[in-house]
Amino acid sequence: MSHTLGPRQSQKQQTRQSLLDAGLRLLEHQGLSSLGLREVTREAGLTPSGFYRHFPDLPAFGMALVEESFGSLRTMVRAIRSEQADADEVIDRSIDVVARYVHEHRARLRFLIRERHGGVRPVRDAIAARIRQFADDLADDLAAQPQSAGWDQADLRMLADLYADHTVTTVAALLEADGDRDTEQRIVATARRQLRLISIGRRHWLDT
Amino acid sequence: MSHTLGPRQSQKQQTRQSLLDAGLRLLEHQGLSSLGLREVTREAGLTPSGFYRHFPDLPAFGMALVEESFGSLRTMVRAIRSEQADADEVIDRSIDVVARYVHEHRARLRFLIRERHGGVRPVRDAIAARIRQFADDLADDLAAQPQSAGWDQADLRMLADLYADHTVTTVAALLEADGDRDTEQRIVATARRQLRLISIGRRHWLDT
DNA sequence: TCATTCAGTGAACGACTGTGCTCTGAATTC
DNA sequence: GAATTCAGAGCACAGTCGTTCACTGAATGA
Repeated sequence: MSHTLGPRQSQKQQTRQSLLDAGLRLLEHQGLSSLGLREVTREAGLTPSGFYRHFPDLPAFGMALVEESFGSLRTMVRAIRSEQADADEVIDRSIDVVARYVHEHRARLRFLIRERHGGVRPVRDAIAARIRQFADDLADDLAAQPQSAGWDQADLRMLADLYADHTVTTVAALLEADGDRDTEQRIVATARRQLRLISIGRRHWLDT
Repeated sequence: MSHTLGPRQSQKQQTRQSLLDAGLRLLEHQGLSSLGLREVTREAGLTPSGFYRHFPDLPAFGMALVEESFGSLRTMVRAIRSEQADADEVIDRSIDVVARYVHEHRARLRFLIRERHGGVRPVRDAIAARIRQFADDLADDLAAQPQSAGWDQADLRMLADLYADHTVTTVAALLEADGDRDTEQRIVATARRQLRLISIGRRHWLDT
């Protein structure tokens, strides 16, 4: 399996990537359903017909963008999952991870947040499936924690959904801040306190 | 002010409304930025050029859709605001209001949820402003409740944001259920318990 | 070395778009 | 009742779109 791609294959992959990058660049300011094939190839600097060497049509291109976008986010998801305990310090670090990724992967996150409820059904479904997977994993992580003793499975899932949705909402809010540091700081501070309140609710959930 | 519109004015308003309705109908399955002028007039059953008698261009039409959509939602917002205490029964009734509105105003809510992070900046801003207003009002309501004694203003605002975001997330999830009663019931049940957990967190917020 | 593969080009097509213009006929105004 | 207004129809325009197809020339494999 140590096959180094020849110049032809590697050039092809590079062009494919430049199409995806061009797409994400354009999608920062518009919806996927209004993205044109010619528009993408123009931005990527190749001929309209060249597009078909890489994707059968635009819907397939959209799905490829979902793959591409989630691909480079895997490390963020892992970082967040590994830190879901309820100590305040852990909350702070989780939010920091999110805030950092919003800066480093702005275009990808904007695309996912936008198309999560966007006009293209298969894309919506693919994004929903990934987020559900994230919440599933989170539920497992929570179940393994000592403070979850006595919790039934449905309630753990409920809590995992709350965490997952809160993360998504925070990402969306940070994107809407559009780089304004003050606004971002306000959002981060609010998100921290919200997570803290949720932690308190969690701690007293079984009190009756 | 008891002026009954003449047949001409009332006919005009009726046509305008049929344009808005046609737009919302089309937008259940696509994004605003891909909506065409001819497409709307075709759906509404009038000539493309007739469009200009009612709106200067498509962006203005989009903004009018935001107004239209929020207009008929005012009663929902009021119903939710008036019920934000933390008794379980009140939580149940709030969620019921939301679930009912998702059925009664599906097209309008879908439009708002979709375009909240959609590709048209002015529309996004207008929707954000309305939701912010909702959270502002909610913060005032919360401040007036006895259980908010000792809370500082920023934390009340934080809690109001959490409630508001949770409502939006729940609406979005219900829309994605696409009318499937079982899925809807699962979402409603989860949302209820999440609100309950938040209420518990609220009750113990000042414990230290 | 020579035949084959294939990523990318460039021209052409039919369909569709937003917008401007003139026209019509019913509601309005005097 | 005559003059005016104006919502909507109908047509024309220039431009863009997605897709097709024959092509070129460099990488590939025998």
